[in-house]
Amino acid sequence: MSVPATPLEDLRESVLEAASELARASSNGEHERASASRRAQVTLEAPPRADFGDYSTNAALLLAPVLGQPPREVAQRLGAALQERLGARLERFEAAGPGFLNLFLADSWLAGALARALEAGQSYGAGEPAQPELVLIEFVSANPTGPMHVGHARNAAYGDSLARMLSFCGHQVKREFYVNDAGAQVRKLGESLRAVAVGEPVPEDGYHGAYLLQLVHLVGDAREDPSELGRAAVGELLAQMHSSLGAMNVLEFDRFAFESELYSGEPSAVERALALLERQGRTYRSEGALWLRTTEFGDDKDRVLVRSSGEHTYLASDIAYHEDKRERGFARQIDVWGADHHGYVRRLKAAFQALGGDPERLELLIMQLVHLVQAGERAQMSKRAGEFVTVDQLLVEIGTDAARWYLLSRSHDTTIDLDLDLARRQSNENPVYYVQYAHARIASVLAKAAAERGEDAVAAVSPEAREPLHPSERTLVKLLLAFPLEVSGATEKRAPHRIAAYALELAQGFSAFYRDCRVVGAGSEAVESFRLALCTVSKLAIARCLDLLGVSAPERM
RNA sequence: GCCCCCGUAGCUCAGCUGGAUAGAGCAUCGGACUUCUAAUCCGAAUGUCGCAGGUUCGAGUCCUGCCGGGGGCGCCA
Repeated sequence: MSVPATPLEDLRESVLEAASELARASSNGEHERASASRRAQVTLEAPPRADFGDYSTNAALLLAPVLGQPPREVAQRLGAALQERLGARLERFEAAGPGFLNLFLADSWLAGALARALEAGQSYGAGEPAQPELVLIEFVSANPTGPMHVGHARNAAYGDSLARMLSFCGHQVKREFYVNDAGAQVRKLGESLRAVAVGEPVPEDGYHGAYLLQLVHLVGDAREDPSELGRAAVGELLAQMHSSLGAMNVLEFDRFAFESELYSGEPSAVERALALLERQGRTYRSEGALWLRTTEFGDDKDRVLVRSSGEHTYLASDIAYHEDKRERGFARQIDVWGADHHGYVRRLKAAFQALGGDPERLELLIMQLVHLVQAGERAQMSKRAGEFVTVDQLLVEIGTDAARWYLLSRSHDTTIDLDLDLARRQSNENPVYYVQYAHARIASVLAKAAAERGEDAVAAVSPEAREPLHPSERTLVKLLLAFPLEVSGATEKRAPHRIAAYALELAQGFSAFYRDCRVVGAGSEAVESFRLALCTVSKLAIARCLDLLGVSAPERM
């Protein structure tokens, strides 16, 4: 059992102890078995209304059937047991609703909790998971056959944020960008480029975007060999992507993993993976092709690994790549894919399992698409057709911070409609600026305090218990106490958008506090100290949220 | 035909493992700058949670069916 690291975890622990005390008192032993899962279900959360107290717990609702007593009565007794443990730190409690236990905490408890958050400093909210994992997150992986469009931007922002979150939560995270440079598409790209260069019509199944012209110019049109031309173009496109990703504030990838490398060496990674599958009897030959029995692992049909032409399929490469990651010791693999790849989830999972992988350790996260809306009409972005908004365009239009916020403030499994005109018009109203503004405002207050009493004095301040706290102070303290759980919860759910939602809430909480409570020159030393501490922790938490989202946290605006 | 995602306020979307009177931003309307940043704040208005059943103390949340939108189902990548 890990040591409770935050005030809220402490409080929840007290509730659990009080609950087991009650359970033990009436237990004949059989309750203990169920207690572990029951404990996990016990919540301690901010109730929907202020008059329901600071926190409320469902513990009594869960305990009632065990004790065979009415929930409200159990809540009452649980409250009494808790009161005994917490003493004056718990001002009062109430049994309410169907059997919730509402807790009204004393200001002294809040002050103590704030002090602990302040003490944690930069590591406030950082995780120390029971089992830190070596995680590989693969994202973007845009085909190097054209510039990155807004769909890739969404993938990039999401993957990057998730990596930051996992890392902050204590995992060891590596980032990779998988480059499909081995297939026929590179040749196709080369053929398209050659056609453009010599003024011939581009092949039907080739690439048609206007970017081809620029690309021809960059990689030269002298080369006759389409494959060579294609490879040169891939290099150039990757360089462009690298720069776009940097502009999106995506942290450096640890590695660009090239599909072609999976085919180099004797034996190659692909050959080794296929041999392993064959040895295990997972494959068979039919109609001149080599098939994988993915149906044995829940797929609707078996899949081809090697075509009758002798060429390997994309799946074969992918299997080798994921096996390679496993061999490199990654306990968890996360892939961020576009919605157009969801049909591959089952087959890759099946293949992963066939090779002895634990499917639980392979997370294939599907991003829903970004639709382009023009004049009220939806248009799907297509690289082949050359219709898309590029990352670079988006950044020019609304800027990195607004773009990242826009893409990350929605759940990854909802489709985003992007209306550039609207986005441009709304970028000034983007809530990201509200959050950044709160941060800048705090910086300004702290700077003022530092000017008056010195930076060291501001840094050394500690929130002493005082009464009464202003309601806005109480609200803000509680928001800040929720921070560690918000971060770990969002990370576990792979949901950066929750960080965005929380950051906005926090900024609102701070703004209300700022409105109601004078900080510098608050009157008494105790009050000013407390409020400075509140500012420091607020600034830190907001900055952390923004950082996790890959958004800047300006000191002034 | 099968599979996946979505359907919540005028618009864009949150709503966690089922919990109390369903929320936020934007837009709209009315107010507030002598004060640590007005990129701010205060107030008002806004709902058949797509529809119909079911599960239970309790359903926006879970199950079934239907309707609507999007995506995917290849020896393409």
